[in-house]
Amino acid sequence: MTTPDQGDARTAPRTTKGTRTRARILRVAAEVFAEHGYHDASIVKITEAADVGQGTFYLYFSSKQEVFEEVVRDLNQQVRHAMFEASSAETDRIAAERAGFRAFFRFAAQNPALYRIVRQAEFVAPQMLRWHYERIAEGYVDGLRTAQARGELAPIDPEVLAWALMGIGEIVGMRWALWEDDAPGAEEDRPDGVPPLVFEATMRLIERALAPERTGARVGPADATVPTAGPASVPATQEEQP
Amino acid sequence: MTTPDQGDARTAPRTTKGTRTRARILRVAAEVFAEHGYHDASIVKITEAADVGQGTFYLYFSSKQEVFEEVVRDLNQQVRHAMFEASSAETDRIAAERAGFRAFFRFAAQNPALYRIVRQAEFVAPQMLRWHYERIAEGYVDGLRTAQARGELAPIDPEVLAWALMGIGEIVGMRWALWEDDAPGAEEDRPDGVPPLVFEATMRLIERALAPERTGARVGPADATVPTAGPASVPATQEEQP
Amino acid sequence: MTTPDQGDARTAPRTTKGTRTRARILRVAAEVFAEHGYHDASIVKITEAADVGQGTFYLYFSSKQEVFEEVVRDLNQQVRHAMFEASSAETDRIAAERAGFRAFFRFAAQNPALYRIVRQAEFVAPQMLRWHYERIAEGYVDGLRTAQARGELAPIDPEVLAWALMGIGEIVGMRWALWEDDAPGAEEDRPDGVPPLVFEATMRLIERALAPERTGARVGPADATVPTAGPASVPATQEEQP
Amino acid sequence: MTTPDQGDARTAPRTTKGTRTRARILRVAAEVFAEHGYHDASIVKITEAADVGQGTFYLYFSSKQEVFEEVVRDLNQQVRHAMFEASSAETDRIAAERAGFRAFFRFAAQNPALYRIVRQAEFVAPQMLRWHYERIAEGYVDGLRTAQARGELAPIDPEVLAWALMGIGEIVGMRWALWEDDAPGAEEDRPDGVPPLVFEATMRLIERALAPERTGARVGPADATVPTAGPASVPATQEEQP
DNA sequence: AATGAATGAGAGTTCATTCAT
DNA sequence: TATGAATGAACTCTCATTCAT
Repeated sequence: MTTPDQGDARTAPRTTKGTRTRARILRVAAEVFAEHGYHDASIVKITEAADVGQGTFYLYFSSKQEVFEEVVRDLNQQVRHAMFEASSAETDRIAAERAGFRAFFRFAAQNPALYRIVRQAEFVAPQMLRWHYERIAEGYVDGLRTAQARGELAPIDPEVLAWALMGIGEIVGMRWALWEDDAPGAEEDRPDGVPPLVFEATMRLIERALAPERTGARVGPADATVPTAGPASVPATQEEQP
Repeated sequence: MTTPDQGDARTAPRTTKGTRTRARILRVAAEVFAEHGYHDASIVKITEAADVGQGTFYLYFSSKQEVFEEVVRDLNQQVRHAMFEASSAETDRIAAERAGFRAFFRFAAQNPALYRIVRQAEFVAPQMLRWHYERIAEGYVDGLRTAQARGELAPIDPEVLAWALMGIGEIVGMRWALWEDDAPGAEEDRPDGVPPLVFEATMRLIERALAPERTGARVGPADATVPTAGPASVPATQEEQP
Repeated sequence: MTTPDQGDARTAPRTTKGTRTRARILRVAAEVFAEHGYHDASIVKITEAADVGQGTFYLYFSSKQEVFEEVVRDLNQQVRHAMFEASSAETDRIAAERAGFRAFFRFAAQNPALYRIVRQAEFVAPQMLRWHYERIAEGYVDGLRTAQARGELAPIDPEVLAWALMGIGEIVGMRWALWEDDAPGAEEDRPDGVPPLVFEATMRLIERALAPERTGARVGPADATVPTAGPASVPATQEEQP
Repeated sequence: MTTPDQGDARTAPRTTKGTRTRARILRVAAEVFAEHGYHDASIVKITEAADVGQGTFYLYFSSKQEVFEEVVRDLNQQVRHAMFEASSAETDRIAAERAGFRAFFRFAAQNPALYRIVRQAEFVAPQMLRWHYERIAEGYVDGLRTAQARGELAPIDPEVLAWALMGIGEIVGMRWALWEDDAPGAEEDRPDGVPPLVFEATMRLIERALAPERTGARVGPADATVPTAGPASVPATQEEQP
């Protein structure tokens, strides 16, 4: 699945000044959406924070919804980049998982906007919500499939595996990276984004789930492949949107 | 954690007719919130759908926000009830998990409002969002702890375990119970709420993660308990809100 | 041609108070449209003049355009009523024409809004503009046809005749009833809406045009009937909209 | 009445290129006004259609209103030119009328903008509306007066006569030249701008109205001259605006 | 208990116009 | 000569809430 249509986007800025203004509005919009939520993030709030006139907003974005979608695209790109960077440096699967999860938790801890914004897509731009998750899953599935081929991974359908792991990251991150912001242990104490014990427990759980059959046993066709309705199993074209 | 404050709730209805009216508004409100989202679910839409005057709404609820919170409470109660009913009938932990997940997926498939409404709580009533998840986790943690005491479960911190499992259910349910609505296999083909292969793959993953150490070994204090910042570890008082 | 669709009109008021409020808004809207023109007649201006809140406007009209169309319908009904009343009292055709024109000019002199509003329909509600003229023409054609059958009228296609006469009334009225408002001779001096000499000249012109052939002569097929593309030749159902 | 003030017109272009740019904007503006109406014809629409920057517009016109007025002046000049050309070639009055009406209808059929733009002047530039009609009437009155002096015309006040004839042309043209655009008979079938039967009927009506008293009789001062409040009776200075 | 009329602040969006380049 | 970035007042319309009946 590629980036959804961008609709009636205004023409791109033609001068350097224009480019900077557009970028400033986009950045500020993400902050305002994260702080107030989509509906209470008025154009006035955004333009005031960006220190431009209201009309200037419409020079670069055709609507509030459009800027929201671009913000989601942006975040998606960032989080995927962070995870990809981290995990691709590792060689064995388990190490890659640790690195990937750590990267995700850290990103979540440092960008609370991730949760606060993506969640709102449900009603604001439903297709974006789905696109966001499927985009992350895509890249994941590939890695899992490769590891399975090498026998490094339990023979569980990689599609389900990818989504399940994403679910773990999502909720654990919400609970201990997002909500725990106000917690005692400050950021410097959490090199993994979440408290060390939580990180370790999470990883142990994942390692157990992913570990290939220890006793040679467990042969056979494992399980059939899950049929998917969407384009989720398309090979990931990581980083195509720089 | 107990039910959050209910604010300036209107006086309870005194007549049978009033009770019915209130119930009708509540039921309809859930539908309207699920269909349009909180912000686009106007009081007019709700009262028209409930076939009462606008003023009548304020006879029973003090604000739009209040009725939303009550809807969330209601859904939370329902989903916990469904899962509790199903899993408490089982004796061993793994069977209980299967039953619990199945119940959750089925509930999700039949009540899309669960996702569509709870997600919105993020900005509408943030404390409700947290309360909802913690409430579900609570009951879970108890069961896990007991199972661990009996050696039925791997010695992973039950708090983390509970949230991780919740995350799996959440995302897999979203992907295959909620989104797959438009999928080929109709409801009667999915006794588990999600396609059979997905259910089996999910359960296999969970079983592997939860299975106690096979090699007798693995003694000792396992891992320390994760410190929690919230009231999440309070023993569950299931069903206190009838 | 019947009244064009009324679109998404709000539900009619259900109480006496509501009925009065709606009527007040409608009356005031006509004044404001006449004074400022459609585009400069803001909802704020209308509601302030009607002494109601802005929201109240939308209780009874679904948009500015809708209230405009209703105003046009109203004016059309009034002017047709005035002309019909006056001319139907007369027996011979020429007398009826005098009475009809006099009624029209007087109406125009006393309701400058007629011109100022109808003209704007061109871009605001094009179908209303056409409907307005066709509606007036309709009634006219019938009367002419009857008079022709009785030999009271020159055998000119009544459809063309009707529109041509309407054109005369329109422009002469604009020139001497509308624009001459600021003229020396005040209203009491113009029992015909326009200055006496103008009225007489206009009528002499019309009488000459309509008079049947004086010399018995003039035989033959007169002229063929003009083909019309619209429903303009449908018999008038005068006054169906009281 | 001479051309109304032209306000704060920008300095005339000094280069050939500038002259062309200005002309292009003017031409395009007429099209855009005709298509969208004054209020919906934004400067952006005009400048985009003319393929110039927004700022360029203000190099040649000081405001939207100003360009509108110039467009009206232009149209007025064109329509008068067309009518003058046609009728001045004829010698007797009736032939001149036929030629003038034919020219007008043809112009209207080929320049729908005539109606669509002039009508809007009512609120945009009221003095222009009056000026437009008076300008056309002027030339007319002269011709009529001359014809009357020669006994070719019924002794009806020429001022009233001129406006009445203009009204006939206006409405018949609107009905059968403008609206009938979508009609069966295509343009090549209407050498007179309107369907032949309509043209003949209209002309017969006019001939009857204008024909001088057949019985030599008709003595006396005919009718007095209508007093006019405006400058409408000023002799026409045809074509002073090249 | 029930209603619908009334409100007005505030939302998103447009656009004629200015100005630095 | 030509441009496009920038503006902000003003627009239409919505909606949670109040209140008299």
